[in-house]
Amino acid sequence: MTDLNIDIDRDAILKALASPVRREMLAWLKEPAKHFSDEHHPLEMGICAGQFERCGLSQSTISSHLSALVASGLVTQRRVGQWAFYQRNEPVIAAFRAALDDL
Amino acid sequence: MTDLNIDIDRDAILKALASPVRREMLAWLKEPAKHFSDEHHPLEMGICAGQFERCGLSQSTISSHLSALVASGLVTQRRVGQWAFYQRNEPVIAAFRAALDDL
DNA sequence: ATACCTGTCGATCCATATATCGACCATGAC
DNA sequence: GTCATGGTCGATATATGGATCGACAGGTAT
Repeated sequence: MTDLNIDIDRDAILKALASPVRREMLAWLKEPAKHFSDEHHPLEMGICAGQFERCGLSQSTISSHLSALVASGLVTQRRVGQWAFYQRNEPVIAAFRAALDDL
Repeated sequence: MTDLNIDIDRDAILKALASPVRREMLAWLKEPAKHFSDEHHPLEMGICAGQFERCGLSQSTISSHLSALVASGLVTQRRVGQWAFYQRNEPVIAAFRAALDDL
C-alpha cells in the first residue's frame, strides 16, 4: 500500500487545484488511453505536453498549468529529449486526500 | 525472400564503401547489440547517431559519413525528435551484392 | 478608484542532437 | 609544381518542443 505520510505542500496543491483547467488536466491523466492517442510515444512514458493542446489553450498557457501541477507534486514530469511527459503522482494525491481529513 | 531488382545507385554505394570508416560503421550496424548499448533508446529503433562518437571522430565528421551511407541507400535514417537513428537497409545491400555479379 | 491576483496570449528564449559550412591537410593525377 | 578529391576539424546553423517573459484583461478586495 502507499505511504500516506509523504510530506506534501498543501498550499501548492490547493492552489493547483483551484483552476478548473488544471483539474481537468489531472483528470485526463487518470485515463490516458481514453483521452489521448499518441502514435509517436508509448503511453507508459506518460502524456507528452504537446498532447494537451487539444484543450485549445496556447502552448505557453499549457506549459504554465503543467508546471503548476508539477510544482504542487500532484504530477511528475519526465524529460525525454525535447519532449516532456507527465504522469499523475498517485502517492502524493493519496496523501493529500488523507491530509484533507485534518481540515 | 528479398527482391533483388530494387534499383540501386551503384555509384553512390561504391563511393560510400570506399571509406574504411564507413565500412566499419556498416559492420557495427550489423550487430547493434554487440557494439552499442544505449540505455536511453531501444535498439529496435536503430542506432542513434551520437553512439558513433565512440570511434573518436568528431560529430561533424560522423554526421557526414552517416549521410553518405544514407545517400547511398545502404542505410536508412529514422528521425525521432532531436535524434536520428540508423539501420542497415538489407534489401539494398542484397541487391547491391547481386548486382556485383554484372561487373 | 487602486491594488492585486489569475489566466491568457504572442514573442522570445533555451536546450539538445544533428546538419552544414569553411578551412586545412594529405594523396594521387596530370 | 598545380589541381582535384576526400577526410577531418571547429564553428556555426537548423529544427523542434518546451519554458519564460511582458503585456493585457477580468475579477475581487480594500
